Amino acid sequence: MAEKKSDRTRASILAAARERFGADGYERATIRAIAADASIDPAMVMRYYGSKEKLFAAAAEFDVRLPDLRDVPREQAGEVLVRHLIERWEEDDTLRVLLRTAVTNEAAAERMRQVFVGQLTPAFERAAMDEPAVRAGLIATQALGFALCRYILEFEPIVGLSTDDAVAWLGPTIARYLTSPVPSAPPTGHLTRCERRATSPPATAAPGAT
Amino acid sequence: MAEKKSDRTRASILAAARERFGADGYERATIRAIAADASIDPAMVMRYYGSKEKLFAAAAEFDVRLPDLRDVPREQAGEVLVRHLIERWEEDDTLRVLLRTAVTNEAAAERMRQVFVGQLTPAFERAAMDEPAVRAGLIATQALGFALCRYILEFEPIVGLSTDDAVAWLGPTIARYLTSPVPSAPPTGHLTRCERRATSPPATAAPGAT
DNA sequence: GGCGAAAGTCAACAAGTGTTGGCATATGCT
DNA sequence: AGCATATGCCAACACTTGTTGACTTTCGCC
Repeated sequence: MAEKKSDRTRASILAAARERFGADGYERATIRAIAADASIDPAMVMRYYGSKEKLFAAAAEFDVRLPDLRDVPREQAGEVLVRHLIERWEEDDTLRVLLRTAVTNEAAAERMRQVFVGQLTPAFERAAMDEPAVRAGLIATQALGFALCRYILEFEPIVGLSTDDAVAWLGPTIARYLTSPVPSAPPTGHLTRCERRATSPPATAAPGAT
Repeated sequence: MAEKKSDRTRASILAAARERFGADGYERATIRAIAADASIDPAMVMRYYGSKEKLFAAAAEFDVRLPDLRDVPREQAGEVLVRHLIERWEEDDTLRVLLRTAVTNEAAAERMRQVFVGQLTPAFERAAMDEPAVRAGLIATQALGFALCRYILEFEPIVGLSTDDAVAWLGPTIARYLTSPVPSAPPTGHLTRCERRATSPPATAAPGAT
């Protein structure tokens, strides 16, 4: 066996850690509780991961694995992106760990920034969009807000949505953040930003209506 | 004078508590730190508020004070609502306290639900909308996601937006959640939404399944 | 003034935290 | 076999947490 015995407990510690961090957040997830979940002594956790912080760092390793948006036609890009994000969220609880912890833990917040701004922005740059950072940020607001309400705060109307419903509702929003021209207020600001909105970037149509 | 001396310290405790809870979250905000900020003894906090939980409950008292949407024409409702929410957020740090704590504290989460689902939904019912709860939930996702990225996670592109920029970007989103007819069909198929995740997204290869 | 209550201080408790070192056991190698 | 090493458990440490009770000061009022 190339598999050592320690690798199994190492992995079970990590699994228990993910669950606890995801359920309780960083501070309330204690080493002792994690160890108990893994049916092991707390000292083992230290032996394998050195400290609580390092254990957390290992448990919060994550990659969004974005699809290449150049491959899909522009009108579908929003929907494809939303579906990818939601499904990614559903399949990997690491994101929930990150979301729960990022609110009080600076390291987790930094990783969140790396993922949602640092990985999205260059993807939009490659697709030759203007203001890629702002668009990435806006999409992050909608995606993270959805996840927050669905998985963490558990707002009933949002928890009750099927994946397809969610995609149908959020798709046009993401699409607009992706493709809409920048609304009136200029970044340099030498124009009055009291300029009210020109109100409508291209009207958002019902999903699938193209 | 009807004003007792104790009221002042009582208030200063509350102010310090709000700041600490908002900056550190529930667990990391210690009674001792709060007391130090208010320049008093930790025992005073207990004397005045009984326990940490009760102090938190007092610090997280909040009301969104929604505008009556029946007063504004439908096309402007989204923008009015967004502007109100953002400004409300900017002026009162209680919301930040709630957001930071709701992620790990069940009592705070419950209050969040009361505010964002419990107060928004009836407002939409009064305005005679269909699916008021879902619309309220969706609006909460965008509003909370924006606040999360702007005030807690501090995504640079979002922090950099002016209030007017933010309203211009988010306005149409909220407006659509407010007024758009309920979307029904998944993108390229015409399946009912009772279909769970059995449906696979069209062109992009779906992993697993079968 | 004096007196009672309010306001504030101090030290301590009991419980829980991350973390450490010592000691037992199993495991693999020759 | 025997030995070295990996693996695991136990008890304890130093520290922080919320919370409590006894003690001292300050204040308002007769």
